[in-house]
Amino acid sequence: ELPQFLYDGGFCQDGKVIGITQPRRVAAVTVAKRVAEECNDQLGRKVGYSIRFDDSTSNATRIKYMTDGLLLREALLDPLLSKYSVIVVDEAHERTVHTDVLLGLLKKVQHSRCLHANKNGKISDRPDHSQSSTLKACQGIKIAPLKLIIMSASLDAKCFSDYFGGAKAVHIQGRQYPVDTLYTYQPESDYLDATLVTIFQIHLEEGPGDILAFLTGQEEIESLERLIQERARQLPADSSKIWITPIYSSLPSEQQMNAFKPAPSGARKVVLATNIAETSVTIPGIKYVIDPGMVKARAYNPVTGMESLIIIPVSKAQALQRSGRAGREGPGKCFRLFQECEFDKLAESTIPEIKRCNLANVVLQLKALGIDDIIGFDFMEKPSRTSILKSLEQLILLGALTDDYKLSDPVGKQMARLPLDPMYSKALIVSNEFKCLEEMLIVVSMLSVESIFFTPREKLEEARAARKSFESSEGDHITLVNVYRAAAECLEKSKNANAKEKTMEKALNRWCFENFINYRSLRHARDVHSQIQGHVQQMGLNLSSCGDDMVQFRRCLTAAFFLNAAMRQPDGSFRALATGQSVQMHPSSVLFRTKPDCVIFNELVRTTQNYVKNLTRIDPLWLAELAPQYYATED
DNA sequence: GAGCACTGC
Repeated sequence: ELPQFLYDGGFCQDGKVIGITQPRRVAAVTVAKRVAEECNDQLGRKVGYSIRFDDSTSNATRIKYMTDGLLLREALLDPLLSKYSVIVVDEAHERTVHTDVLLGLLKKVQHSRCLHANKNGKISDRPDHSQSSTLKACQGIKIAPLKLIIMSASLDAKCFSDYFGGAKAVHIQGRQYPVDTLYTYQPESDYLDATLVTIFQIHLEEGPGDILAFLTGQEEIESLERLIQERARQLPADSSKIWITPIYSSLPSEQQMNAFKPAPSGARKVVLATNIAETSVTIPGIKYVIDPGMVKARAYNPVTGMESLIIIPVSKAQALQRSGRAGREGPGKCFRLFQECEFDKLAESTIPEIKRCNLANVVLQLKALGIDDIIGFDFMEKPSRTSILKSLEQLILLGALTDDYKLSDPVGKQMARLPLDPMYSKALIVSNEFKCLEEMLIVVSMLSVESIFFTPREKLEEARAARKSFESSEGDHITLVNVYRAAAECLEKSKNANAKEKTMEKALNRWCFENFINYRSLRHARDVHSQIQGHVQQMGLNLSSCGDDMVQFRRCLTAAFFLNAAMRQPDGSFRALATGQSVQMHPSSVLFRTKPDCVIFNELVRTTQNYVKNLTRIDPLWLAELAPQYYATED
């Protein structure tokens, strides 16, 4: 591995560290483990990893694997990243928000460290910046230059090279077997049906080897699974069986594991996967890939500030990544369910995420790093001016920025330190004043994770009954607090019975199963909770509780989320007050089928129509009282 | 009466 060569090349002299970033947690952990093994050293000594909630590094660590998001957080405490001599950014072609912000920051840091080294002539390895936490404040500090290595699987190494002032590009041949790519002669109007037909064609006409089909989401996977099963019954009795294994991120991990098992003897494995199989996981046994050429992608409208998920054609780079999955273990075949001329029309690569998401968090972090001119910041690909302005405006409304776009003190500084959506960070600060920080901490933890409730279609009624015991007539926020506290009580009980940690987790897992709660999500929420609790305590905030005073808590929610208020209209729909959009209550809300005059919400999603989720009913008069700066002029 | 790809601090 490259980092070992760098280590042997003397890049860790004077206690300096080689940092390697990855977009995903699993990659950081698995590569670190492998390299530690190759070095014949225990993980956490010379070689270690650091990811959120899990740090295996020590003072002795010289080769440090981490997620790119974590390195960004480190930069808030050490803006010159002074402990690193080299930083390797791996999988840069994926262009996640974190990668893009990191590249911009690294370019700036490299420039600063270069200046310092030249200006001072002599290089020191112990810069003192304890007083400061911004790039600007580090002027005049003596520090060695920073070396950067960007690793990318894309063909456009040139854009990375250009961005870093014509840096040298080295091509390394990957280990990959040849993949024969086939196209359709006619355009396919129904890609789901075309996938179905292709699966059976391969099964009946091609040699042994498993099939991987890329679909856009859970629903498509589930319906195709049913269609395959139906048609498989019509197969001749002497043909081999088909074994279907779905895989997508929200599928419980025990079921995900099926995709990694070999098919039963005499059967062919057909893996129906979302994008998870494109990069995140590698499934063994695959010889045939079916690519309908579609993907579900996040989209963002900077004018309304609304995020949505839409199904769009893949990019060329994505199609190549998918076909490559057929050549991991031997020569393979890829069936693209569109015409070759259509491939030529595809975009070269996927639009970087930074151009299609809300930038509030990115802007806040850059501000905290002392980068004041966001519009002028040297992004590799600049988000639209509208999008940046929208985020700046949002941060001013939240009080994180002053009217002249400076990070406010203490609110903005505190918000930047919290690894949360800025609106949730603000909610915590507000709740301190309302003396209900304890409740709000639970709410933002629960809202920060994937869906807490688990409702399988075949046990809908049972799941509904289970949720009843947690429901609050005030709304979803208090319902979430009830769930969190009930889970904590379950853990407390087994703790009192002197159970070991492992037994306690088992008890919680069982409790979740019985109550139709997603264990993985709850576990995650508890991790977030304990991390944020540490942060707010460090800030000197008190873990106050409002006890049974739910009016107080609802008033606090109003003060925190006043930007997300909606009024009921005569026709039963709601009007989002900040944007004027017409929205509906999402049927998953505990308030669905009730008629609150006014609600605050935490999520606005667009699917078949505009839905608001995670609602609590409030008194409309509270808006003018608690957010006069925003609502005083209205009515 | 809906349904959400994938990451990450």
